[in-house]
Amino acid sequence: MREEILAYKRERILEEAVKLFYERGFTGTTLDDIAAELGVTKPFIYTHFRSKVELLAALCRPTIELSLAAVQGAAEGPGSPTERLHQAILDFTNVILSRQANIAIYFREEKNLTKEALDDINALRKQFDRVLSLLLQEGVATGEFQVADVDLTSLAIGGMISWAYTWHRPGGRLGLVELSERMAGLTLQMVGAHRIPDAKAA
Amino acid sequence: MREEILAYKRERILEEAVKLFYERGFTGTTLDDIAAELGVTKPFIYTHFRSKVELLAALCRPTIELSLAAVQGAAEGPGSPTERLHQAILDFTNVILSRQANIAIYFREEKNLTKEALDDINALRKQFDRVLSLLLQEGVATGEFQVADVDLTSLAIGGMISWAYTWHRPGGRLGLVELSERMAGLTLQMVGAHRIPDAKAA
DNA sequence: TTGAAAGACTACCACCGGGTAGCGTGCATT
DNA sequence: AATGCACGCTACCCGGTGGTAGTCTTTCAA
Repeated sequence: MREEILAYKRERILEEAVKLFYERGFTGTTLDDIAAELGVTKPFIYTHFRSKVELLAALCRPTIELSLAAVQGAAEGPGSPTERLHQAILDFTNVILSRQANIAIYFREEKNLTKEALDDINALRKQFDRVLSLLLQEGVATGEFQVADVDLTSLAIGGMISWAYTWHRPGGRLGLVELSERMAGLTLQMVGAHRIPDAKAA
Repeated sequence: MREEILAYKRERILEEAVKLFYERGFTGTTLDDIAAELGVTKPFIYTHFRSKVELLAALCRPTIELSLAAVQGAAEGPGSPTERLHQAILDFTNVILSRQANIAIYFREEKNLTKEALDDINALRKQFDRVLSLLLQEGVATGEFQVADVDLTSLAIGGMISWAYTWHRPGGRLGLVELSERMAGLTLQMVGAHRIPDAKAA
């Protein structure tokens, strides 16, 4: 119970930090700003985080983990490579858009992370690319996909989706589900997958 | 002649600023750092730029202009929509990769620009998307492309290519021309363009 | 040879912001 | 009621950095 309250406070700090870092940038936001927004003072934050950059790492890493988990989960799931790629993009796009601020902060403020945190996250990203490449490779093997260079195509797909953090505005023309679905469609078309029956589309 | 020397000094300052901002980030780089790297002192920089953020704007804007010019030039050029899109991606990719550091700095440090500079650049980016959308629309009209949503596809393409600033390493597996060509290939496949004869490939 | 102006440097300031030491306060337990 | 402890706050420090004032040097024209 005491533990839960502690965790809740941590969460609230992160929440507000994400908001402000997103709007004003990492160096453009002071710890006093965050504290003020929370109705507390700076030392309060220091009882939960050792430093400002630790705060940054704490709001970046889990989001990258989620991205990896999305693609990995779908890749290891059931179905043909086409179906699994479809699902992977759906889930990945959802992570990117639902954690848009965290993603933006990570890519913008990468340089402010400690070397350790950066290496740590980079390992996750490497794995992300590997998983995606392997899935593409599978599809090539079954003849479902036509791609000349699976590694490059992984990067291209990853970029195309990740980039959505740049332009997506919640409440825009397309909702989260439509957007995910269309991105998946573009992806499948890019890898030369034939349109699948897809009997159970949402 | 005096003018040319002035312009050269400006150029050298920008060059070194790009290098350091790229490696250490905008706030992570001091004006003293830049001056030291040039073998001069801080006030020297101030005779050429009014402030640190003006320096930032001066190294971002021209690169975005180049990106727009690349796509616009190809879009207005001769040939079928397929050929023009092909050329547009080639040229755009070249800008992104040859100005990799500038692009990275722009996306990372956007928040540090003044509102005026930001609005200015955003107008260019809007135009970029519009030009690309129109080109796709043309291809759809001729039946060369199969895309359901030209605006979304423009964003997807723009993202896929821009993202290359993230992972491209000069001297990597693929050279600049191969990379551009493959990105163009992926793009055409994504828009459902049929492979073109392409008699005069480099 | 001299004077003046351009251009760059030395030296400095003022402020800001991350981080910390130590104090008060209220709640829970006895 | 007394006691102690968890918790958050006030107040402060100090280093770094953008930006500037005023001086020195070098060059060029008269």
